[in-house]
Amino acid sequence: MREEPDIARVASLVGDPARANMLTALMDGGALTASELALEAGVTMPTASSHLAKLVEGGLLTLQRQGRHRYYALSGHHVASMLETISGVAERVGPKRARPGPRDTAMREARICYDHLAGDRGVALYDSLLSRRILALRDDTVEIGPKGQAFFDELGIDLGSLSGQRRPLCRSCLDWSVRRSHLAGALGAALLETMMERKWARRDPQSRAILFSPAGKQNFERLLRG
Amino acid sequence: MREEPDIARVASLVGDPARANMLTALMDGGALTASELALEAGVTMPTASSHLAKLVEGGLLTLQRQGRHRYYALSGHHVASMLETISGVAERVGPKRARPGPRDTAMREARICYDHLAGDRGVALYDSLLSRRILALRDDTVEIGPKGQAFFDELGIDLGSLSGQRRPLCRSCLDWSVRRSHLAGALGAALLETMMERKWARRDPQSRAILFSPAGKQNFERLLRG
DNA sequence: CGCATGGTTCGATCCTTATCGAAGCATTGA
DNA sequence: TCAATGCTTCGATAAGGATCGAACCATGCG
Repeated sequence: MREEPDIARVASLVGDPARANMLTALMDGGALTASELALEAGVTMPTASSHLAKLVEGGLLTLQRQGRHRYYALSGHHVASMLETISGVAERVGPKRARPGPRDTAMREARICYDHLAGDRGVALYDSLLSRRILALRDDTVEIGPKGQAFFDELGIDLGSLSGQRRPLCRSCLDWSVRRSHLAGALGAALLETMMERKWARRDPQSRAILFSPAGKQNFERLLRG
Repeated sequence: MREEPDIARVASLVGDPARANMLTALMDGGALTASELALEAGVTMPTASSHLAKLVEGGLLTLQRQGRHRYYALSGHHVASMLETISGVAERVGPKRARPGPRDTAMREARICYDHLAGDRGVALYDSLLSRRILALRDDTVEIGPKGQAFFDELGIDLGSLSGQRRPLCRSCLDWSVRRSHLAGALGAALLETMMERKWARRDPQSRAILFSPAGKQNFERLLRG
């Protein structure tokens, strides 16, 4: 009948509250065990197990056995991207919250998306790198621009080893607030990692927010200006 | 409890096959009546009516009464974008189709997304405009670049009147094949309109595909090269 | 081996929701 | 005013699927 991709199948997988909670919990790109996810979703283990089986069967999650633990993770960037986009719509059409809580604000400012920086800072970084020709849009993808090699050398990020990986070096990822993008891919991950190593920022253990220290903010701003 | 947007609510709206069919039918940005959508979804009118009420209530569709007809349309670009992204995931994780039919190929090459050009040609156009500095990424959004005014003047597109509209002039929209973007917004719509007016291409009445004529293809390629 | 822990499978229950026929409301046209 | 069209509401039915307790498998540890 229809030749088009079966979007209802995917959407209905995300459409159950328990599963949506699980997926959201995995948005930071990490892997969690079945019991952790059960807790996260607020259901008992049999229920969680059933949901997880469906998510794996549906291709949204991958499963890795380790001893008697089973670790579940998002099956890729595309899933994280999709969840972000759905979040964006839910934000707009959802009930306007009276006032966004402090954690909400922090998430908007900077958060981890799979394995790279998202939120206002992520977008600002991406735009800055593009406008300074450190990155460049070419053909289909984001690429290293003319000023890129020098920039990343100075940061101590080795482009050679990164581009050897199987995953794409650069990718853009749509943000919550739909019309902005931020940098994903191996390079996006490496940038975030560098910032964390230098203690510019740390993760909020309670959420996906990335909390910048005052000094970290200054360093980050300097990075943006070049 | 959770501060995050309620993605399950939105996803479950899309997760019903009948509703998904309706939404897909509206992906071309047009408006359809309740009975047309019922037909499209393959359900009777009472069922369709119930679904449509939910979609409006959920903020995914808007309703416009005209006489004894009720026209439903996507409530905005963000909804179209979301559907494209979900399609992208469904494509990847879905059952590998034996061989894509001819219409499927046409859709991939060029199709209408809400009101602008998507697919390979849409992506190619977007990239070309960016690399030739006709468009530029700056701060948060896509903007007119240094070479833009002249380019659009020559095409007979009046940027002044377009930017007067309430909707953003430029936007990027994530494509099916997730890592590419194409141009949306008022300008994206105007570009597609221009090409249709000049008979470079026409819509396939059976699908969302855009069919280029041989001459249209050449003109389009010339447009890309500058 | 025996026991604890992590996880799945099974079966029963229950709730949600998609569905449609029939009746009702609204708008148009005669 | 009456009839026709477009759509919604109501009520009943049915089906899907989310949930959990109990029993069952597997791995690791003493």
